[in-house]
Parts: sequence; C-alpha cells; structure tokens
Amino acid sequence: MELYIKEVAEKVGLPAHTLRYYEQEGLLPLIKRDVNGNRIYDESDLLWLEVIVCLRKTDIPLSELRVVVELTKEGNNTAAKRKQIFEKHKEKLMEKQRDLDSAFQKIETKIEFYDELEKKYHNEIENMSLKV
Amino acid sequence: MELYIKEVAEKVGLPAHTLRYYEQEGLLPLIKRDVNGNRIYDESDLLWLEVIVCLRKTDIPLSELRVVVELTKEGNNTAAKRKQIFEKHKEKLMEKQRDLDSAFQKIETKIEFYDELEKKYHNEIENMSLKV
DNA sequence: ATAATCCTTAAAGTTGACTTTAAGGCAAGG
DNA sequence: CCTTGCCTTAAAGTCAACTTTAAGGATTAT
Repeated sequence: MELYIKEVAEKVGLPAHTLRYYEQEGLLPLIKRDVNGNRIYDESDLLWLEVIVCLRKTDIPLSELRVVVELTKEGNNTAAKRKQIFEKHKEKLMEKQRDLDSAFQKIETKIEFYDELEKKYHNEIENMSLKV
Repeated sequence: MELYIKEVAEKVGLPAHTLRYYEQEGLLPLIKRDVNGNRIYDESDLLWLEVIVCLRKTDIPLSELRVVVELTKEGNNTAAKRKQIFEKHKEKLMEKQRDLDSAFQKIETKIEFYDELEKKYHNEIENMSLKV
C-alpha cells in the first residue's frame, strides 16, 4: 500500500503540513519518496500515525513520541524502555480519568443549580404578573 | 471566613500570581481588599475557585469561565445562558472520555506488544549463549 | 501554453495559559 | 532602624504545538 501525503492526511485526520511538521520533529521514521521527491507512506507509517493521533488526543508530548521513534531505530533491545514510556503515559491517562470524573460531578451540580435558579426566576416573573 | 491570597493559593493548589492573573482576566468576581489593599477571599470565592480548578483540569478555556462570571454579574435572568456554557463543556468532557478510552486501548496493545518483543529478545540472547 | 493543483522547503507568526521580572510598599521581629 | 517576608502592579518572557507565509518546482486539465 502506497499513499501520498494528502491521502494520509485525509485518513488520519491531520492537515498535510502537520504530517510534515511531525516528520521534521522526528515523530516519524524515514518516509520514502517518489521520483519527484514527494512523500510516500506505507501501511506501517499509517499504523504508527494512528497511534500518534490517538495518543495526542490525550496530550502525550511530541517529545515522548520522538523518543519512541529513536529507540525503535536503535533496535529490539530497547523494547523495555519504549514500554516504559507508554506505561508512564498510562499513568497520566489514569489521572486524566480522575480529573474527568471530578469535572463531571462538578458540572452536574452546576447544571442542577442553574435548573433550580431558572425555575425560581420564572416563578418570580409569574408572581409578578399575577400581582399586576 | 476571610483568607489572604497565600492561604487561598495553598487551599486551591494554585500559585498566588495565578490567582491574581485569573482576577485580571475576569475569572473572579470583585475580590475584597483590606486596609493595605491586600486581597481578602471569602467562602464563595473559594467555592468558585474550586470549580475553576476542577474544570481547568479538563481544559475549559478561561474565556468561558470569564463569560460565566460576566453573566452572573448581570443577574439571575442569565441562568439559562450560564447553564448552556456548562452543558457545552459537558459535551467536551464526553468526547474526552471517548478519547481516553481509545488511548487506553491503544496503549494496552502497545504494552502487550513490547512484552512480547522483550520475551523474544531474551530468548534470542539465550539461544545465542547456548550456541557459543 | 497556461492555469490549477498538487508537492517541496525554510522560516516566521500565532495561540492560550501561564510565569517571570522589575520595582516598590507595608508591617512584624530582632 | 533594618531585614524579612508578605503584598502590590505592570509588563515582558516562555512554552508546546501547531499554523501561516513565502517562494518555488512538477503534473494534470483545458
């Protein structure tokens, strides 16, 4: 499978210049080129990009993704280190989960409060009209 | 209850200058001052700050918090609008939840992959030693 | 052949949310 | 009286992650 940058952009949901930017920042392994120097992405590039996109949505820093790429280039003896990076991010995810849960609670309380406030306000208006 | 900035900073887990910054950005209602011009926070300030801190952890923009403060100043007839802002953020939270779930899955897959890779690598090393 | 549409690189600009710096006032303790 | 540590304001600086701009080359469509 061979894809040009625009198709990849489409598939992974990133603008093409962000793909170039990621490459420049060392987040992608060496990307092949065609005779005109245009980037050609293969299946494995796409799979890795999908990991990037998914983890970026939970704010993994580009720097950590870069390190994973560097370690991968170093070889299979770096598996443990790479795993560590993901374990570390998993910890972050668990914290995010807790923050999310608290926020859900807080926001529900607020919404209920505003429902009450609205009710009271409408009642006031109604009473005012009755008094006229 | 009356608290000075340092105590509030301590309680809500923000540096004092961030509290001043938030005030400057219109995220806090009018904060009282003592004779020397130092800020004095009361219970309701603290409660609102706790909402801010909680929702900021899920990346609610300062601008939306500012709007809530402005609407609150306008009066009880703005309850519906304020509620809307929180409903909107709740939608964002639900999206974050989905992103978080996907990331957990992806990361588990990666971790399992690295476990396998490590096993294989150790086996290779072992076989190599046996052959010597 | 000329315009449209892709691609390329390099570099500068933007964004939101702080964070730091600078310059200084007030009050308690030694 | 002087230092220490709190507080004040205003303004400039920082950061990550893009995003935009500029300048230009190659391919395809009319």
